[in-house]
Amino acid sequence: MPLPHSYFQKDNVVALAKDLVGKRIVTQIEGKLVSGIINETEAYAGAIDKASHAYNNRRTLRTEIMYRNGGCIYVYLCYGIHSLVNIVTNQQDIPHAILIRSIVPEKGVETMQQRRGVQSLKTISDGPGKVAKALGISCANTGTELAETISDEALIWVENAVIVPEKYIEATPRIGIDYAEEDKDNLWRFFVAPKHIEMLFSF
DNA sequence: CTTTAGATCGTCT
DNA sequence: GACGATCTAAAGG
Repeated sequence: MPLPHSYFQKDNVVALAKDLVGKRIVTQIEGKLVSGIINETEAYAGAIDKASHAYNNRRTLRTEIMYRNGGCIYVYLCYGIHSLVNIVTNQQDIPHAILIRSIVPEKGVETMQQRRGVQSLKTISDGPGKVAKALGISCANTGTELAETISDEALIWVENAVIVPEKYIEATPRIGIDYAEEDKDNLWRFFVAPKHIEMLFSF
């Protein structure tokens, strides 16, 4: 069962980012079903967050998606090469988003290997650019609503999967945002340490 | 194992 | 015109 949009419309983006660790993300793109367990996320708190594209309520063509009601995805091109996938959260006009930084592959492993051009499951989706490519998500998908029911038309959705005890989720500053001044030290990156992944997600 | 350079282009100044 | 919410291959220890 997909999580409803109401799940993503809650107002604490940091708590939501932590809660997404252990959830399953599923895509049905190019006719291929692919899924993985989310094991690393980062919260981006919009107007008040210097690391966010929507800092100070900056509104451009690109960031407009983040101002939508929670439950769609924001995809953008990074370094001219990589698509990064975020889930938009909170209510309309509050541009919160959660970056999916890593997933543990489940279904559609062969499809992921073809899309990524690598075999090893350890490195196939352990980075935000890799996640997008493995799932088949590109910038063309920005603004796509998460499906709330599963059907042949459903493209992307998120489900409950693993309950991860709090003690296994670590929090650190976010990666690659040294420009964010006082916000660069916020402990808004959440992940399960590699040594616990196999035990929790039966890799 | 660690370090480093190069790729590559949409977005915003 | 500058710069990324990154990844990879290659080279050296």
